Amino acid sequence: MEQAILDAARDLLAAGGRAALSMRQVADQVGVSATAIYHYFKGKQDLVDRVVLRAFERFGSYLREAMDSQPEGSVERFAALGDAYLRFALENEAYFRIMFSMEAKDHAVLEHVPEGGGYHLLRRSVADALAAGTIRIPRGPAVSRTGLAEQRAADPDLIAMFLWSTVHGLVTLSLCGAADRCRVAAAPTAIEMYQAFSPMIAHGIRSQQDGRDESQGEGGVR
Amino acid sequence: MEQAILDAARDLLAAGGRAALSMRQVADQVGVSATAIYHYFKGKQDLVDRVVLRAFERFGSYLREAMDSQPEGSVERFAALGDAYLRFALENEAYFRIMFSMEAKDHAVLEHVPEGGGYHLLRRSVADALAAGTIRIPRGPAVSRTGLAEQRAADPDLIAMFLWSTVHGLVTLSLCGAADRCRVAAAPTAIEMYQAFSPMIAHGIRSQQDGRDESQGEGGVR
DNA sequence: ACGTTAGGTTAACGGTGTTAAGTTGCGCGA
DNA sequence: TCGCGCAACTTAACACCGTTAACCTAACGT
Repeated sequence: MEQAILDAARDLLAAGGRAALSMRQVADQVGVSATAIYHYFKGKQDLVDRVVLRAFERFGSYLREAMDSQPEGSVERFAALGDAYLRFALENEAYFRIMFSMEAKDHAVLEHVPEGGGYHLLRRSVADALAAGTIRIPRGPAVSRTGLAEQRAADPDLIAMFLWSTVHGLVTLSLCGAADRCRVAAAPTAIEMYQAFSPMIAHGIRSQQDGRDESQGEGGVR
Repeated sequence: MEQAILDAARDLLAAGGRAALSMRQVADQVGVSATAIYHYFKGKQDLVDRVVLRAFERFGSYLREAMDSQPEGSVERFAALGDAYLRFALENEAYFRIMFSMEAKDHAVLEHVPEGGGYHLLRRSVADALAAGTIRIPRGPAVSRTGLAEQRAADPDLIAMFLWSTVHGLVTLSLCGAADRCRVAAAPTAIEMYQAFSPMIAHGIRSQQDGRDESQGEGGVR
C-alpha cells in the first residue's frame, strides 16, 4: 500500500511535474480516499521526501554503474561519472527537478540519503585519482585580499565540488531553459557540451604563454 | 498602480519565498481586491514573469558594474564577474530562485530579458580575453566515440558556458543545501569556495607529468 | 467477550488561482 | 450638458489544494 502510494506519486510526478503531484490525485490513482495517505505519511512534504529518497537511490545506481565501468584513479572514471550525471538528469527530468530544487528546506531528508547523494562516490574517485597522480590541484591564486594560504592542500572535497559544480551547473542551466540563449554550434546537446568542457577541466583556459612563473601568485581566473 | 503591485510582489517574495507570493496577499498588501490584479496582469504567471524581468535587470546591473571595474580582456574581469554572480545570488536569494527555477517554462519571458540575462556580457568578456590572448581553449579531447573534431575552434560560447556552469552550479548547489554535504575546511563560504576554484579554472586539474603529448587525443577529463 | 488498533471513510476549514457579472466614476464627443 | 464608453474595481462563485476532525469497521490479542 505504502509502495502503491509512492509508485503513484512517482508516476504523477514524471507525467506532469511537481504541480501535478497532489494528495487527491495520488489517492485517486491508488483508488483510495485522499486522507488515507495520512495514515502512511505525515503530510505532503513527507511523501515528497520519500519520493526524493527513492530518486536518490536510482541516482546512486547510475553513478555506481559509471564508476564500476572505469578503473580506479583514472580520469576516464570522471568522464563516466559526468556522463551518468547528465544522463540521469535528462532521462529522469522530473526526479532531478525535485531532488535539486532550490525551493524547499530538503536539508532534512537529504541527510538520510545513502552515500551522501552520490557525493561520497565522487569524492572517493577524486581521492583515488589524487593518490594515483592522474590529477592534481594547481598552484593557488593567492587571493591576496583575503590572505588565503598560497599553496592550498590538495583537498579532495575542493576538487569534487569543482567537478560537481561544473556538471550540475550545466544541467540546471539546461533544465531551466537558460542554456538556450547560448547556441554552441559544435555542441548542440548538453552531453556534447559537457564533452567539450573536458579539455578545459583538464588543462584550464588560461594561456600558458604569459609568465607561467606565478611567483607573485596571481595566476588564477577566479 | 501596476508598479505598486510589482513592488508588493517583490516584497512578499523576498520576505517569504515563492510560496508567500499569492494573488490575494499581493492584493491585500496593495490594499485592493485580489481580482483587480487581473486588469494589469494576465495571471499569476504573468506577474511573476514581470518580477523575474525586474530581477534580471537588477542582475544585469551587478554584472555590468563588475565588468566596468576591470580592464577589457583581463582575467580579473572574470573574477569580478563571478564574484558579482555569487553576490547577487546570496544578496537576492528569492530573486535568484525564481529567475533560475527549474519549474516553469520561463522560456517565454526569458527571451525578452535585456542582454540575454547577462550572458551577452559574459560572452563578450570571453571574446575580448580570447582576442587579448589571456585565455585560450586547450587542445581538444577528441572524444573518439562521437568523432568530434580534434581541434575545436576557439568558440567564445563554449568557454562562456563553461564559466557560467561553474558559478551557477556552485550557487544552485549551495542554495538547495546540497553543498552542505561537502565541508571544504579552507573555504567555508560559497564565495571562498569559488575563489578556490580559480586555479583549477585557470590551469585545470590534470597532472602535467604524464605524457603531455596527447598525440592520440585522449587528454581530457570530460 | 471485549478493548485496542490499523485502515479507511465523509465532512469540513481555510487557502489557492481564476472567471463571471456587476458597480463606480471619469473623460470625451455630440 | 447629456450620455456613451470604458477603465478600474468590486463581490460571488467555482474548482482545486493540504490538512484536520470525527466517525466507522473489521481483525486481533488477552
